[in-house]
Amino acid sequence: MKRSSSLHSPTFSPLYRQIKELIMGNLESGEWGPGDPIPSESELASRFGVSQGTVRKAIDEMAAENLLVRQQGKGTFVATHKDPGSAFRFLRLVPNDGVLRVSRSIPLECWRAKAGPDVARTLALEPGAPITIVRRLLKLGDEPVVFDEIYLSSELFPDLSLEVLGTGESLYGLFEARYGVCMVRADERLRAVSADRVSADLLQVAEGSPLLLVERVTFTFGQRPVEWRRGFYSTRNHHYRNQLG
Amino acid sequence: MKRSSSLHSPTFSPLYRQIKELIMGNLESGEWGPGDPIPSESELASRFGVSQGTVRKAIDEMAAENLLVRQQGKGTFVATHKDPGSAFRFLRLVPNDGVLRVSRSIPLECWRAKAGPDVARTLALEPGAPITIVRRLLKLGDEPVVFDEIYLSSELFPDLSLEVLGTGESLYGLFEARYGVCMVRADERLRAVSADRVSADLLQVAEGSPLLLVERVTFTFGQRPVEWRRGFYSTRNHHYRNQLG
DNA sequence: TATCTTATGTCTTATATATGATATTTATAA
DNA sequence: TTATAAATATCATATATAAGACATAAGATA
Repeated sequence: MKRSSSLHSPTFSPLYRQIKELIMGNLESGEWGPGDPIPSESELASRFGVSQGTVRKAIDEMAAENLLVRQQGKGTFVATHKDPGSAFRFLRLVPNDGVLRVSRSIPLECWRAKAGPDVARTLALEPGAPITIVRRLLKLGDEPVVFDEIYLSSELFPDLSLEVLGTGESLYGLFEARYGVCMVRADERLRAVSADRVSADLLQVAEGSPLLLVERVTFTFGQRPVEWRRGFYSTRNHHYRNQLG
Repeated sequence: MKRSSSLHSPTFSPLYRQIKELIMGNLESGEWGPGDPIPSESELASRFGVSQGTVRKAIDEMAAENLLVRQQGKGTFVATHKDPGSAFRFLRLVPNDGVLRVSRSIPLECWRAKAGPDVARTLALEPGAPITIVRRLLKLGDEPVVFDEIYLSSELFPDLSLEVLGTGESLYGLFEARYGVCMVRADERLRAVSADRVSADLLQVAEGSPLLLVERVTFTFGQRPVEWRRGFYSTRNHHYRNQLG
């Protein structure tokens, strides 16, 4: 293993980061799928021709980014949305009273369309490319709290349909299991808006009442955008929780 | 340096974390103030009787939490809100068009009161303890975008007044410089609400139009809550940005 | 059979050492 | 005096080594 550029070069990246990229490559290619254990640190060290400590530092960073999960005495595993612990990693909505409730995803509609200019741009597709649009309702306990409209490339999620979506399972768990697309990072933009007729009915609030609009672009490995989502959150009995460090 | 409990004990914490706590102690006590350099890694190592690598790991964690800032070749410094880079670390509101604008804090009111049960609870004060309440408007460019109501312990911020607040400077920069209270972490709860008369007027929106309500509890070292804040955000031309990892 | 012990492989923590990069200070030379 | 060069202190990166902790599987014992 040699560094790919001079130490003085602006494109210099330290050895552990190059190792990280190699490991990332194996995740992207699907060689190590979600939930799988990756080889041991020393195994990777000898495979890449670096010391175990260097591999460790690479894995440390990836674990901090929730791409890998360390388990002492067992090994290091590729993060998965099927894991109950990280199943709702991206849902920041919590009930005001703090009481946990069962969550249920209720698919409402699912149809095909052609990407308009805005969808094409955010998903890095050609304008006019085939996309699939999903509408679904998320319930926490008995209360409907989120109405989502989700835009996906039909090429990545070929046979997506209401039947496939079923009822209940975590969406990202499904995407991962069925299409091998692992959601890794997301950018969200939050606004306060007035409920239109459709959202108001679904969320059982008065038309015109304030809702939290959450626009999310979700990325898989390599900063590749694969999902665009507009969610209307009812914040009557819930709130969006955020920690600033 | 010895570990404070057996390796098997549930309260076990590794050596580097104990060192971290010691360093934290020096920050809490104000021995090393914001902006100051802390002693070098090897200096700390010999002072605490551990190896330099252990100190490094402690500092690494604190740098990741934005408590310390490393600067290669210079030293490691206590993070400060005066630093232009991290001046608005806690403000997640960005304009939709992405164009940066100058921000200005405009204090409106500042008065004393006694802590009600809710304020007392969130700020860990005795009910009835003296508190100071500040109302201020935040402008980005010429547009008013945030109307804040801020609750502080009068004991911690003794002579806070409209004059002291002045105009323009970052609030947390002021708190740090004048009162030695360094804001380190914050928990936020977001909701969509309807603008009341006061907020609507100040933010130049129609009464009843949707606003983003951001409730924030801000902590200083040692998880100690020192500020409670309710902010009404206008999301007409701005949005609250969040990254999910 | 059921339970306990041991072995093994893994991650975790800790230490020591060395080289490189960067910013500052000091010494030297023009 | 000024400009350059060398020394120094710092963090950054990489390697090697070791002992501890944890989980599992295999074997030994009651």
